[in-house]
Amino acid sequence: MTDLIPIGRFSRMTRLSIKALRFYDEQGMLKPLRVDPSSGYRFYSRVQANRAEAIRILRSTGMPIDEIREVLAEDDPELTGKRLDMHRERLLERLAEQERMLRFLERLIDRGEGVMPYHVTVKQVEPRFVAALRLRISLATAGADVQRGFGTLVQAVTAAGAGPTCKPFVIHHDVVDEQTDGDIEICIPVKPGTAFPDGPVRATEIPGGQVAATVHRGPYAEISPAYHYVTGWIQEQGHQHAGPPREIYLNDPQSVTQDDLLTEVQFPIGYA
Amino acid sequence: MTDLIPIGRFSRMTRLSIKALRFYDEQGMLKPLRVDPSSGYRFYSRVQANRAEAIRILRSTGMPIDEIREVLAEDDPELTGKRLDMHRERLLERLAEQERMLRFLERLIDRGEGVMPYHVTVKQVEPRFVAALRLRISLATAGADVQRGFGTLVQAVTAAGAGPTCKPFVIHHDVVDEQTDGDIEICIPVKPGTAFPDGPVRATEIPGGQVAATVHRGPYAEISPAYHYVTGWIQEQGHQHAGPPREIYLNDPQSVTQDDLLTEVQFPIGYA
DNA sequence: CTTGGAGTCTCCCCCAGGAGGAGAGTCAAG
DNA sequence: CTTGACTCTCCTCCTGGGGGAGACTCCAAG
Repeated sequence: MTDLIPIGRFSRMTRLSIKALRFYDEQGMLKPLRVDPSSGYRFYSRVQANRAEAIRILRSTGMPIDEIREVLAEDDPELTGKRLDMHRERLLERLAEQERMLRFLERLIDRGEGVMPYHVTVKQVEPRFVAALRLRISLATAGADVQRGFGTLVQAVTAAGAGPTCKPFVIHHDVVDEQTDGDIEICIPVKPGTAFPDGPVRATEIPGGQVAATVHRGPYAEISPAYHYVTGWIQEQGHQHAGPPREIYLNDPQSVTQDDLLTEVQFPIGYA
Repeated sequence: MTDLIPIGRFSRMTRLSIKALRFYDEQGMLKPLRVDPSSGYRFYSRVQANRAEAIRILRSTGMPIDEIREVLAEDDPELTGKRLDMHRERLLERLAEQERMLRFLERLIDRGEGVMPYHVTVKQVEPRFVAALRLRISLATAGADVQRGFGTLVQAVTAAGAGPTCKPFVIHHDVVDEQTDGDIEICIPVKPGTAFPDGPVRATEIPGGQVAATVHRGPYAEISPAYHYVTGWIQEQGHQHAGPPREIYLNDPQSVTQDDLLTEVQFPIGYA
């Protein structure tokens, strides 16, 4: 009854490949009960099948070898539970991420216009009198920074009773492509002549003119293709850049889902 | 305005690493617009940023390089859509698979008894008079085979008006671990003395005796740990096997979800 | 006792999809 | 001219094994 199972049978029992079993032996996470010193044959015990099964399950969820070893080495079931929970969180995150990408793919498919479905138009925009707030942001914290900026602005505008007269927008004074800090200006159109004496908010007029524009639909994080598309288009058409690009927020992140966010990207291409 | 972007800037624009860009060049899926013949410097065009972005998105969903190349080479947007759809299907499948494993992990966590939460008890079982159907199955088709077998049996039992008197079960005459074909016997307990003159179904008595038993909760596909656990336990306790193991189906796959399926695994360990 | 077939051993190379670094060449500004 | 930032090619390394070569080893049948 000395239960010594050679690797092939153990492989069939546990549905782990022989290669994998040898690998796990080498990695020290599933050592055979006995290794014949002369022949080198590995012999497993039935009791080890459970551990092997656990390894198989954990591997199938993508947990790295090192981590599995640690999880299985853990004596305290509570800690084990914690580790598994953490892994579960990670899995759920990855799942959500993939879901988002899936939806992006779906949008691409729906439009049926190939892989980068943008359409550039040239139009004339009016000058706008705005309440503006200029700040430096890094790409990493851009979202939060802009949101805070808009908070400050909205407060100032509301206090002045100048109510937004049009969609808010942002001017990118630095190249957006860089991952270094960038200089941006957040703007909310207000009644001409409004003044903001104290605080960082100032009133100014943004010139109008001709712009090349396109609309991006979807999460803000995925907007860069729109930029590339427009700049590429300008190049191809032989137009000249005539000022920093602007981003107009056509709907409210509070009231629509990320997937339905509409953002217009405008590049000035010469003033009338 | 000859728009030649060196690799570093292009890398920042597209959020693809320089290494990745060189790799994609080598793989022929994103060739720079121009390569300086003397210095070997790669120069990209703004227009290529879109393609790069598409590659980034597709890669982030785990699509292999070769496939991305094919998708992007496709002229027909309909075919592109089909390909993306197929990929979407695959993603969803993997997602579902991971979900299942997650639920399995959750069950393990819930019980809080470490990684393989089985509990073995020794008990006495009664002899049973059954309608039995013996067949050979391969592991791959086991589920469907057993289901069909139960269909046949239920029909015969109902026709004989012998009504099931107890939970149905299956006896595994061959080692279940093997991936080769196995000999199993499907049993439905019936009133003693019932006869099934024609057809493959025969009446027989299954002896009772002492068994080591445990209950597996969850999808049938994940039952093997239960087997390993019991056989390991028998070994450790120094008991002797005394007949082929049985699997008793404690609830109905039709009426509960996979996750709540209860299956008792019994190993005879010596007759009283 | 031999023989044959199945099982197992170690060793080596291979995969994707890059990351990291060495050592050398290049480019633009001061 | 120098300096620092870029870029080049070429090399090794990573994960989690898969495939195969060539050599033992084990078990059962003749």
